[in-house]
Amino acid sequence: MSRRMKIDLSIILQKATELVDEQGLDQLSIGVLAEKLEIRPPSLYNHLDGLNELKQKLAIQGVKKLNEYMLQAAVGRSGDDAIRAISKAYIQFVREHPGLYDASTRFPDANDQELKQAQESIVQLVLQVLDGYKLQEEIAIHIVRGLRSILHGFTSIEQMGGFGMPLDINKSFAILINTFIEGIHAVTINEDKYMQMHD
Amino acid sequence: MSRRMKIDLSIILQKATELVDEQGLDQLSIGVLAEKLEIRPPSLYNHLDGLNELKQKLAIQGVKKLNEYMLQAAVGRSGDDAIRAISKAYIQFVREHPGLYDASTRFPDANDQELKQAQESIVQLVLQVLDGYKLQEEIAIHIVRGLRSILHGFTSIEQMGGFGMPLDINKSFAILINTFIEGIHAVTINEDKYMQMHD
DNA sequence: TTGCAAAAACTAATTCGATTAGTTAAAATT
DNA sequence: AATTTTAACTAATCGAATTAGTTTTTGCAA
Repeated sequence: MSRRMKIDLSIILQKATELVDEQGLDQLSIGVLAEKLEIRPPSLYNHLDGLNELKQKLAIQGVKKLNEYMLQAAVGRSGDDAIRAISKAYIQFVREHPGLYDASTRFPDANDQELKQAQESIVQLVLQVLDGYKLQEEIAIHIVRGLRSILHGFTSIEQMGGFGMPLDINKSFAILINTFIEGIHAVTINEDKYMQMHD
Repeated sequence: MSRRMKIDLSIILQKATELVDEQGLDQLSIGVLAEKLEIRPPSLYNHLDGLNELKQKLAIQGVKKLNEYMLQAAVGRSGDDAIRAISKAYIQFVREHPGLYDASTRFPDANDQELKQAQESIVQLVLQVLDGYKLQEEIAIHIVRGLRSILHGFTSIEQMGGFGMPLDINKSFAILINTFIEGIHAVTINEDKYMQMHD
């Protein structure tokens, strides 16, 4: 950072993103971020309200970027193919931006409208992808929840180093997605059974 | 806490568990825990090395307790029935002990032997449950990873309040587990296809 | 029972990070 | 050129974790 290069919110977010992706979300502090930007910690308060606001903005950025990845992957595809593509995009995003992804799942304020809207966009995207299966609306939403659980669960466990055994992780992922797709087919074939399902 | 009741590590962990389950893992601090125990913060250092060690011990307790829940659920069952049972036990544990579960996924030291062993126990339990399907060892491990992803993903998203739409969450869970079970059946029928699967 | 060693509490002090207050320098606008 | 705004700074405060050093309590053995 040369001294004349003026700092604004987007630069701050960019540096913060680098920081969390390289060092982990828990290493993000006003102090280290200020150091990266070559300013004193209090100077950051001219741009944002504090650490919590920064984390909130990171979360929003993360969700939006994840949405972009998935959207890119989905264009021009449909059906099983589209599901595989958005799933791959999801895991790719988390691998490239582990800290940002983490931020997007651990935010200070869950009621933030901008955040909620960004999250909703992803749900809508997946619903669109599922449109081709001609499922009942309710069933489609259950399926979205299922896919989201799979994607979040798998990537989170991978990030925390939770898959201990020495066995190809990408293969595990491919199998998981494909078994889930089989599951969707089973649902389309026997939708009523699933409509009546309960614990 | 009456004053004569001596504090030991198990009491500390018990109180810490109550605290995180009620207030969330991030609210756990030496200060509030000491207050709950009616001692001064530094006194806790007579029993443990600091906040990180406490969190590590909570993580271990959490994994062990989760294992117990799943084990209880699994006894006397097999096949699809057993998978449904351990899945239900998993989500039940997370709902009853959200903070402890959180602790068991965000620990200071991933290399801790006791922690690793406790985690491994759960993997072994699920592998045992899958034994009845007569899958190849490798495939079985991929399936374990898949189920773990589903369970961790679903419960995490539920805990973070991530399922926005007003639609029965238990039904979503039941459908998810059952579609996954359908997937396992598909794998047993066509194991070779899945063995060769890749991204 | 008394006396002492160990355990477990305490107070006081340090450190570190976030934040606030108040000030100054730089830059952009009139 | 004067003024207003922006964005930096220093100094100070606050809160939480931790360390050092001391005292109290407790359990056990002479």
